[in-house]
Amino acid sequence: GMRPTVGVPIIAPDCIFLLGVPDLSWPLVCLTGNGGLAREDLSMAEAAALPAQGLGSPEPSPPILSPAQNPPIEVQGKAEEYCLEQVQSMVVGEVLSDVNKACKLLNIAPDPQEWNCMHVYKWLLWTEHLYRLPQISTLFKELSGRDLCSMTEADFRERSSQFGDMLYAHLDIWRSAVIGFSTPANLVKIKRMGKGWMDGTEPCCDYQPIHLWQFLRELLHKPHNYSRCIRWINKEKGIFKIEDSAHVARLWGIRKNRPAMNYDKLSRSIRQYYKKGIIRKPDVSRRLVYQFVNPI
DNA sequence: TACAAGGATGCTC
DNA sequence: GAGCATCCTTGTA
Repeated sequence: GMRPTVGVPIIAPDCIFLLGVPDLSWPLVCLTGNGGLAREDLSMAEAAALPAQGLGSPEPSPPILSPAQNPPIEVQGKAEEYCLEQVQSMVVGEVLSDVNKACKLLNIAPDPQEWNCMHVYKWLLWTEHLYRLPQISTLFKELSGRDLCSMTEADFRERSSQFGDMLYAHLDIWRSAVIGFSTPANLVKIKRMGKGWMDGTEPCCDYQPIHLWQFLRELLHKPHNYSRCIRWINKEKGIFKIEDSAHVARLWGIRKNRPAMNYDKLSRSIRQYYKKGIIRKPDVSRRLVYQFVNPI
């Protein structure tokens, strides 16, 4: 099949497709053989295990000029320019928003240049999970973010002939979003759009190790994305149920960079909270149901 | 078979 | 030492 075009994503009002990937919806637009634009469908969602809807916002609808209005060519040109700019802003916002979410999930910096080997490894594990790739992370061992950014597409292919180009494109779009679009003008636009990233409302990455109970709360506070795997039974009392133990464990493993994480280990950690008075079993004990001792 | 409880040990920060 | 991660035994539904 086709590969996503690398470099700054090509954006035009009539060719925007936001792709449904598990937790992210990235606009990938690629050139077809005849020079036109077509969608590259990279959707490899774990339909059952992952949220029904991605974390991304709904697909933007570019303003459309009614042909019946037939504006003068000059006006039409300006309108198209404005339209293009608007759509570009929306797409930029979408990508940045999704990068931000991934940064929070992985606890890494947005700029790959700042990643150390462990950050790169976490990003690779997450990408594996996102696109259900085989263990590509082992093929990119011991690389810092700087190393990764200095690699060409050919270098990526050399390490993985099958998925190198895809990984390169994935990284390239990420970098384009973080570096290429982070001009003062674009940041102003993104601020106007109400995106949380870089506007001071939510710190992107604090590099503080997260506690399991905090992570569980995080998931519970995003029912739109995670209610299929964990949800409140009684929010006021802090009682929650793990609906998909394997999935929650997998998410925790990704967050902590522990690929071997499973529910057996996660539940052991939860039980450590019994003594500390952070989490307990509810008065009427039920399988996979726990209670925060101090519900907020 | 999956979950629950908790002891023991090792690792990282 | 805190906070897990890992491995383990025993028990339950």
